[in-house]
Amino acid sequence: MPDIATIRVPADFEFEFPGASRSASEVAVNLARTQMAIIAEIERPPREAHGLSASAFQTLAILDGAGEPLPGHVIAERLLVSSASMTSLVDTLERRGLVERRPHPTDRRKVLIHLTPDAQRVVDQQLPAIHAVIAQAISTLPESDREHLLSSLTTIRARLSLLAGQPLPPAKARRRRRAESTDRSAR
Amino acid sequence: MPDIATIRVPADFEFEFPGASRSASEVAVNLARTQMAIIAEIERPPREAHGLSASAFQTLAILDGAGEPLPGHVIAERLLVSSASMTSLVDTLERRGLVERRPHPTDRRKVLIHLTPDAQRVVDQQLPAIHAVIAQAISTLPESDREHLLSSLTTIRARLSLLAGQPLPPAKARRRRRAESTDRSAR
DNA sequence: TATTGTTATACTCTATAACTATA
DNA sequence: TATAGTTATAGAGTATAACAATA
Repeated sequence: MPDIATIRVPADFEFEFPGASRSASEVAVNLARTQMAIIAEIERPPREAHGLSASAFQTLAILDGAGEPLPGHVIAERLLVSSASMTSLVDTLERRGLVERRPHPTDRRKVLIHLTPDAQRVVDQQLPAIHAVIAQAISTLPESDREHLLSSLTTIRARLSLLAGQPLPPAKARRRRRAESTDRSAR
Repeated sequence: MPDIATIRVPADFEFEFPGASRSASEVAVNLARTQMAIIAEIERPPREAHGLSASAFQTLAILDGAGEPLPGHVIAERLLVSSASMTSLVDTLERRGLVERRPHPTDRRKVLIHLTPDAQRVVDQQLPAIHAVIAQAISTLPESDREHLLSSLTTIRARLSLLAGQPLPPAKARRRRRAESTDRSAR
C-alpha cells in the first residue's frame, strides 16, 4: 500500500533553494497529491463512464448549478477558457446531444446554452456519486479537523489573492549540492 | 478582492445528495480551489515563459530529481501517462533540444532519457521561482497549522489509498429541491 | 512470454488571429 | 467602439491497438 505517508522534502532543501520554505513546500506537495488522489478516485472506472472530459462535464455542472441557460461567455469565464475554446467545447457537447444552442430572446449577439434531458440525466447521476466518493474520502477526518483544514486553506487562498496583484519577486539562484544519487523526485 | 472566503455548500446539500457529507464536500471544494490558485500563481507570467506544458516541465523535473537519466517507462509511470503518450512527450522535448535519447548500456530494449544543459538551465531557473512562490503563498499560515494541515491531508490520502482497492458503492439518487433561482455553481 | 518502446490513428483541449453580427 | 460568437489554423496531450525488438 504505497503513498500513505506524508511527503517530505530533504533536510538541505532550504540550502538548495534560497527563499524557499521547507514546510511550505511540503504543504504544497501534499496538497497537490491529495487533490490528485481525490480526482483519481472520482474518475475511477466504472463510473458509468460518461466519456466526457473534465471541462465538458464541468460545463454541464455549471449549467446545472445556474439552474438556467447561460450565454457562452459566462461559462467560458467560470471555466477559465477562451471564447474560441468555449465554442469548440459546446460543439462537442452539442454533437453528443448534451446541450442545445438557442438564440437569446432580446440580445441577438448572444446564444444561450441549454442542457438537454440527456445531460440532466448525466449530471443527476454523476453528482451524487461524486459527493458520495468525497464523503468516503474525508470520512476518517474528524469534524473538528475539517473546520481547521478549511480555515488553513482559506488563509492560503487569501494570501494568494493578495499576491496575484503584485509583481513577482526575483528568484534567487539554486545552490547545487555535491553530487549524490538519492532520489529527489518528491520535488 | 474576490474569493477570499471559505467556499460553503448550501444547507440543504445533504438532502439533495443522500450519502454526501456537507463538511466533506466543503473540504474537497476548498482543497481544489486552493490547489488551483497555487498553480495559477506559479504559472503567472512573466515566469520567463518556458513555453512548456505541465507534463513536459514535470518530465524535466523528474529527471532532475532523479539525478540520472531514466528509461521512458519509469517517467511514464510517475507521470501517470501511457507509454505511447510518453513517446510523444519525449518527441516534443527532443525537438526543443531539452532531452536526448540514448541507448541503455546493457538492456537494449530500453532508451535512456537525458537532460540537456539547456533543460538543466530551465529547471535551475524555474524550481527556485516555484518554491519561492510557494513560500510566499503559505507564509501567513503559522508553522503549527502547517503540521496540522499535513496531518489532515495524510489522513485523507491514507483513506483514499484504501478506497482505491475497493468496489465503488452504488450511488443514491439525487433529490430535487423545489425550483428556485439561486446560483448553485459552487458545487 | 513479458517488457520496452514506437507507429498509426483519432479525438479533445487549448490558444491566437481574423472575421461577422449586433449593441 | 465594445461585445458575443464563430472560423481558421495550429500545436499539444491523451488514449488504444498493433507491432518490433529484446530479455
